[in-house]
Amino acid sequence: MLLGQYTHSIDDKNRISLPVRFREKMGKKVVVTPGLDHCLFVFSPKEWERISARLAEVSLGQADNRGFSRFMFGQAAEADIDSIGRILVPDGLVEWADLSGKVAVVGIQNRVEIWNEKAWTAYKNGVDSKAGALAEKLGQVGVI
Amino acid sequence: MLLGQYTHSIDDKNRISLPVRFREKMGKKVVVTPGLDHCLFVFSPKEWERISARLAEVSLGQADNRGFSRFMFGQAAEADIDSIGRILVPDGLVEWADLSGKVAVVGIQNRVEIWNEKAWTAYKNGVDSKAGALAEKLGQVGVI
DNA sequence: TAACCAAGTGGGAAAAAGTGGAAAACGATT
DNA sequence: AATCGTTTTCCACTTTTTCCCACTTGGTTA
Repeated sequence: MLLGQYTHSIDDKNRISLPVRFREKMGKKVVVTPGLDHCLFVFSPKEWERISARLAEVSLGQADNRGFSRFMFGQAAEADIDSIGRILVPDGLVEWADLSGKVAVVGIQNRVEIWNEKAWTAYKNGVDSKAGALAEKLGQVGVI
Repeated sequence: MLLGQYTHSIDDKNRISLPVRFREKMGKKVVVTPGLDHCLFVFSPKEWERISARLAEVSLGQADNRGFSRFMFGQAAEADIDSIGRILVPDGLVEWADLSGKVAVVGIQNRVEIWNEKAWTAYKNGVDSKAGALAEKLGQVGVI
């Protein structure tokens, strides 16, 4: 289970260091793809296998699903984790997610997300401002 | 079952000591998440397992579910309890819950809550003034 | 009332993690 | 075949985090 948010920096070689907590669960290499809401998804090879299999399934039918999986597969990149825990993100994805300077590296269950830091802050504030929604969800899942 | 309220302090390294009574029931590590009304939830590993399993059921497809997962998992943190019973709270959560100086540490059933002390006092007073309505509610559900 | 004990608070030193830069390897182009 | 440019690996510095120890406070008991 991946959790927590970290602020790291992307350098001018497009390197981002993964938090140590995440490295342990990721293994030696990862798959980076465009994600939802203009962040990047980072999967362990094992998770990627699972996800891509499911995407392949649904994409056969509907045209919009097909579009989405082309989008994901097309831009997906394998990235080695270097000896001190950094990954190299392809130019295209860096631009797409508008990464530069500070980035947010966020663990969410089975995936890591990489955000432009300001976009991540804005996104969280957006969720937070929907006051009742959080309570309702927590109620639904039996936390409270 | 966790109960009682304690006033502790958060130091400038974001450390809060858990009351001894709570430590025994928590084990060696805990999970801290954003809670309701801008307090923090603290769960034992066992409780967290139960809760995260339920949280994981919500789908990635819908935008509001996605927001919810990101909010909860993205800001959650595993925290070890140090040799003298303190936990370290991540910056993001400290800010979100507006913690500094005195904080209220409150046991509520299956979880511990951490509040800005003033917010906790205000919250209690608010509930207190609605005591009549509360009694009625409790009556409805057959508690009293 | 004093002394002791348990619990909480604070600070300092050592270790780990993150960042940036330099050097080496590889490939392409002329 | 050599040089230039790009990519990758490695190293060193800085900052942050973690761990440990000592002090303070409050409460209980003799």
